[in-house]
Amino acid sequence: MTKEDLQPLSPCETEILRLVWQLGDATVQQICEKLPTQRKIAYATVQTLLRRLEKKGYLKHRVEGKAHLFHPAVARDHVIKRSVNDFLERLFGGDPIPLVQHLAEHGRIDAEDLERLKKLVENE
Amino acid sequence: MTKEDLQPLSPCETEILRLVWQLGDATVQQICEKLPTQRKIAYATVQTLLRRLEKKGYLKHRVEGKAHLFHPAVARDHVIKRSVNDFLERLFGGDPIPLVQHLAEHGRIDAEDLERLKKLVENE
DNA sequence: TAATACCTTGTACATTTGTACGTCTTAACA
DNA sequence: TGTTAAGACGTACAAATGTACAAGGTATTA
Repeated sequence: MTKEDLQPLSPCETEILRLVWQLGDATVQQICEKLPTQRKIAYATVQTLLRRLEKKGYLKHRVEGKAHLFHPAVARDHVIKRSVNDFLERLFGGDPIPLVQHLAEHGRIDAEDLERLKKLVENE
Repeated sequence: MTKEDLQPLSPCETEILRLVWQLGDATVQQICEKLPTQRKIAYATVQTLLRRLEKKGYLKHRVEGKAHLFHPAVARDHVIKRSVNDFLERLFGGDPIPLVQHLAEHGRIDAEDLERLKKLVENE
């Protein structure tokens, strides 16, 4: 069972997984609270999503009191890599430049950000 | 029926739509040929996807000889914007910087690319 | 004009996805 | 120790998704 066997992530699952990364260790409660205000989904729904994430191998949990504490079971970076590659492939045929260009043209990142990132790449 | 009414795009649909953008005007045949070699799906499947894209409002078609010629019905940039935003939201909570950083760290874009993009942003 | 090859149309179908309700369980409190 | 409240678990279910076959139409060729 290598990492390559990981089943695909659905958009909603991705969203929840991100919150677990953010919290490090999370109860269903905490995830619910972390959800963006516009994006309210029922407790039971979050629970289902967490269960599915665990079944797919992205999470594990341990019992703490009467609640479950979920935590990542695969490296965040690995998951991000796969998701980004997949996204890039489908929308841009795999070329990342147009994506970054889009972000730049739409003011999502500015010259300063790019400069900072450039420095970051150069020092490696 | 404004642009905002556009139904969501599934990953597979996105992939096909990208090829239509690339071809400008495409028959089912042409799309099939354009598909990456690893990604072979049946003619009929591509056809279904194109039909769904048209139903969702992303494409229109006209008849040319006995084949259908599909072409975009909404601005590519508009679709990209929505897709990128959605992706960014789910995987990075909306912040584009970590995405670009990831691309840089994994060698998908280099210092030169960033420099070029920076110049591009500055001249606006 | 009859056969052929290429296309569309209708339809299908197993899975996955998004969403959530009851019910059972158990820790904690009165 | 009986009651309550918080949480898990099983289950459900409509809609979307990925995939594609079979039948029917038509331009082109022989």
